[in-house]
Amino acid sequence: MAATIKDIAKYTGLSISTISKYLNGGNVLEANRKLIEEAIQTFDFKVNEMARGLRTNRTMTVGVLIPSLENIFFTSIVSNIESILLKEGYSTIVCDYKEDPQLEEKKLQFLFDKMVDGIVLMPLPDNDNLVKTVIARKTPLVLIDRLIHNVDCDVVLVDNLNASYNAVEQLIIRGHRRIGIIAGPQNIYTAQERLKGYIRVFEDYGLKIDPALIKHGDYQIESGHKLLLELMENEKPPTAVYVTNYEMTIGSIIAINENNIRIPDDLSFIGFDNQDLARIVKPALSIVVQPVQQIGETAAQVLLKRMSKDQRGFPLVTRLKTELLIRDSLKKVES
Amino acid sequence: MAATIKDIAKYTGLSISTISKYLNGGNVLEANRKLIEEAIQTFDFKVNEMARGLRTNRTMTVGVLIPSLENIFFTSIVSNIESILLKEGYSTIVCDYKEDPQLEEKKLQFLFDKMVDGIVLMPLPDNDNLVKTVIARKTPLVLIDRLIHNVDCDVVLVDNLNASYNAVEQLIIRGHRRIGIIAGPQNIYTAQERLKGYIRVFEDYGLKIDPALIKHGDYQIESGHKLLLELMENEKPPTAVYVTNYEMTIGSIIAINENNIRIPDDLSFIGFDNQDLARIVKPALSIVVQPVQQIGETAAQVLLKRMSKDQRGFPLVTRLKTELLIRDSLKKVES
DNA sequence: TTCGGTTCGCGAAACGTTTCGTTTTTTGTT
DNA sequence: AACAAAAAACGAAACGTTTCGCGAACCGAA
Repeated sequence: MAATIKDIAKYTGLSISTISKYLNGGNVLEANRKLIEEAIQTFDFKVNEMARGLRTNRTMTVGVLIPSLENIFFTSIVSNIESILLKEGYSTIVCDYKEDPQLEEKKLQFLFDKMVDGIVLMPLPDNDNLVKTVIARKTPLVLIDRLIHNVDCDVVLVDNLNASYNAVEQLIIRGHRRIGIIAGPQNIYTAQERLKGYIRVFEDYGLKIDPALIKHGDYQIESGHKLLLELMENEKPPTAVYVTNYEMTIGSIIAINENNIRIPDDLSFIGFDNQDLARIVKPALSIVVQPVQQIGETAAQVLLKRMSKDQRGFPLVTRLKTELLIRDSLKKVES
Repeated sequence: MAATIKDIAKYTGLSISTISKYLNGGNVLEANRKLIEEAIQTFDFKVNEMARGLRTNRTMTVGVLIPSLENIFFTSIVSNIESILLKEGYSTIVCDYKEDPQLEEKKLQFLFDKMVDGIVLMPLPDNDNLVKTVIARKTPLVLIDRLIHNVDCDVVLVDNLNASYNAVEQLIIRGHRRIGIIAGPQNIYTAQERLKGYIRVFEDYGLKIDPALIKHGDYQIESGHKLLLELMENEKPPTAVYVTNYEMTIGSIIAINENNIRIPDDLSFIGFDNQDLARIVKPALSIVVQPVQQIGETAAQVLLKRMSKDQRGFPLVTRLKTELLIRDSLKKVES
């Protein structure tokens, strides 16, 4: 059905190997080049990637494995990775493991069985061994968003610690001392970092932290809602709150509005991740914006580099900066 | 490096073709079967899908093409499709086309170049020709969520019309007559259907529709926010509002809370898609819930059927029912 | 025991490429 | 015009499977 190299050879009167050479960027007589291109046009010839892969042991396929496909932050990154890789002719197999370590392993195995040329992984914590076995298999691997300790591996991170530091610092500068934080699950790397930033800035300013103002949620809308209310029910409620992911920011906003908490008069507020929210909510929210596009692009580029056998600079740790959008949700208080 | 059929043959003393037969479910002597399985174990043998594909013209890969990877409704469906297909050994290449018709065509072409065995597509409107060309190529295709007219094709839909009908009917039953709707873009199939349901139930009850209460948004948070406020600024504001997707529901909720509109006293409210929201918002929201899991599973199953050359019942139109969760956001009024 | 019918196993060709060593053509120099 | 060197084209083998037609082995019935 579909045209093969043979058809092109026949049409042009050249040999199969010459066509192959052309296809792979080799030199060919000008006249022949034109002829070949003409043939490719008329037959609408496409290289059969499977035949090629059989010879070369490359599939032109990369696997992307993320914790969940139901989280916009993750899928936006995937979207960007995919765009870049597609330009280079790679297809992207996207899998999620629904935050389940067993599934993470299974899906990773699946990707190996499919002989992907490279893998982008957003790993679970406590699964160092898994990552180690991947590395042992020599398949290029780029981690994103979450760091695994004691393992040499290319990784693209966000500087979550300083993201928090800067956000909370802005609150401190404005005189706030009782600052609540709605942090993420304790075993997740990004959540740990975001909390560390909060703690460090307090230390740097020589201020004391009230443990009652630190709340751990599960990164879902519902816990944002619940924890914000818990914070406000404190006998000495915070004058400012910093929420550390998108879903919990939505939850918090809903709680705030429901309870007629006035921003920024009753409470100064800094949220996370989504510019839309910042625009909509009145008064405009201040938020920490992650460089989603850059994360995806960087991960894709590092992976491409490794897949082309370029090992320079290994392991490459890219730490991207967040942006702090200051809007109208912050107020000065006397401290 | 990796073990091949040859290694298994050597180990067992059988011929390559016998091993192949076993691998493809053929009959083999009990003793040999055990021997082969033992060999496969010890070598950790995996069929080379590329070699197999070269012979059989199958890639064991399906393409899923959706408008955007940044929409939870879409990606949840993808997640479910992927789970089912993976069980059957298929990998899923997920692409999005960022709501851009040009890109839709390009990515579809890309999937063809990758010789996927099947495609799940959530198409743009006004692109009937694209779908027709896909069908002409004989690659199994399942459409989801959006119908294309004048084209015979398997499709998995949600009964959006009756979803709206039932939702709005509940409002009418409770005495509401001025019911606002925040509908989607006019050229999107699901949006049209959801609006039709609204219109039909008014007709069936012999009520008149006030065009000022019909607002068209773009399915984004921001337009939900804006349009809800527009509705309420009407000189005769609605007593109830029905919002037709997730993002706009969030936007509306934020607007409602910001403006201290009391639900259900000032306004009865029915939203769309997300159970989380229903739980969080006080009072609990009534919402239309789409059967996301079923959509994905059904699409995957129909596609599997077609990929195994089973053409029974073509074209299969599956129309799934939504669920209407009635909670505390509805109030009776005298009409 | 023999024979027909099944079941199982085998060998070889084929799928569409790439690659490598060799041959042919082109180019440049004298 | 002749020759060497460089460039281009060629032919064949190989990648790891499936498939198909045959032959071998086995079974039960007569």
